[in-house]
Amino acid sequence: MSQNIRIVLIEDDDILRMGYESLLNDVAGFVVVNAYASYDLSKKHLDADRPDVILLDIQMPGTNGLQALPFIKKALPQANIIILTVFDSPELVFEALTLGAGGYLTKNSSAAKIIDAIKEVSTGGGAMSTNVARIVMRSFQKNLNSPLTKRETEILDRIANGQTKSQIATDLFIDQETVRSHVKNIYIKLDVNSKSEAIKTAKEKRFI
Amino acid sequence: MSQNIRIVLIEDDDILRMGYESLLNDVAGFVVVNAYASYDLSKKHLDADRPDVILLDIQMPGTNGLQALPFIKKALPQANIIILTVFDSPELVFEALTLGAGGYLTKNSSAAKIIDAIKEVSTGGGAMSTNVARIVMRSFQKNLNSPLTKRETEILDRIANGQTKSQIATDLFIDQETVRSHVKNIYIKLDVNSKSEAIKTAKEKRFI
DNA sequence: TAAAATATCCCCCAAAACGGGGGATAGCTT
DNA sequence: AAGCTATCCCCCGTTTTGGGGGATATTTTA
Repeated sequence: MSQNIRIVLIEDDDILRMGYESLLNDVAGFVVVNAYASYDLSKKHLDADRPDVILLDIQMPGTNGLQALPFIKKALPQANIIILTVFDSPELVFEALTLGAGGYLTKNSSAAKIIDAIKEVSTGGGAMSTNVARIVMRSFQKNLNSPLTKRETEILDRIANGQTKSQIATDLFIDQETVRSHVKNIYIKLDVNSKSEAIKTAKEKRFI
Repeated sequence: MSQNIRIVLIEDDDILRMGYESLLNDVAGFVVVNAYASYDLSKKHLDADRPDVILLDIQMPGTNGLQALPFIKKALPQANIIILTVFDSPELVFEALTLGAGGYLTKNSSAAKIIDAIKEVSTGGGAMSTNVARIVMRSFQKNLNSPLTKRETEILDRIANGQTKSQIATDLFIDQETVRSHVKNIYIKLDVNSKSEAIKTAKEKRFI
């Protein structure tokens, strides 16, 4: 048979921590190797714990979960970290994901969802609760009513990627003056008069 | 009692389409109002169908699912569209999400997951299968071993957002020459010698 | 079909930004 | 003690920018 999935819990609420521990220890194939009330309390032991999956709360005394994430990643690069928190603000979600969390669950998640998520992340998958998925998906969604044409969007996108007008002209096989002409129209449509304002406005309104 | 969730299927495979139809019609609170073998066949009827949720295949004769997405969004702005496909390449996933899909499921999803997903999106949530979640989460993850310092990352990020060195200097309350100095170091570390190369390299390596 | 929008190209100009080179200094970490 | 970091200073020539004024052909839309 395959090895047990080794789990570490880092959660400051005593009741919740014990609840998760007993819940997960009862799952076949799972073993909770340790449970800590804070990252600061856990850090000397994590190495010996050899966890496959870490359930990490954000709100904790001392180093909080998001601050701890990079340190855990560095100490245990192969471990998968699932954020388990009451917070689901876009800022926290994006920060956790950029820091390499393998999952983001809110604490209203059912026991079955948490168990599923642990199985998922330990096989390299991703896991998020539906409210988090909604936040993430919205962040991708472009404005389908952009006033910019295809060509203008293409050019503004390249400007946002640091290309100069002459580089864009070369890449698109058109004259620099053509690019300039498009840029003028972009500025008029976005009601701006500089590169940085155009990028800022376009990103805010999700035109690019 | 609340209204039924009105579902439309657009799926070219006859067996699958009928399978989904009978599966979903058996769910309490769901009603499959129509099922089409292609978007082209559906478009005249969608308005009358008044669907709350549309399950949309990508691979179809005529207009494919991703091409159809903007048209459906325009015709039925309140409808939630779930992409249901065999494909899970990052390109297709991101395109679907930028076009406003409310869910992205791969066809290996279980019946229960599909039913869950429909319930989720119709209450404004997001739904994705775990392989899709993995792709999405990876796209957020930053490189934690960036050679750039905090200050350098901050400055490069602002450059990537179209700010000039003097604007950056003003915003950060430092001298333009200090910004220039940081930029020089960024260029050396990234082995580039222009703004656009720096942005390109840094984005590729996920330093910003 | 007629009008509007789009994509393409041309000119002038001054101000700003860029990138390469050469430094210095203070503070913090190793 | 050495190295890195963040801060600031000067030189220089080249490129880019944005504002102004156009034109023309194709495509889309009304």
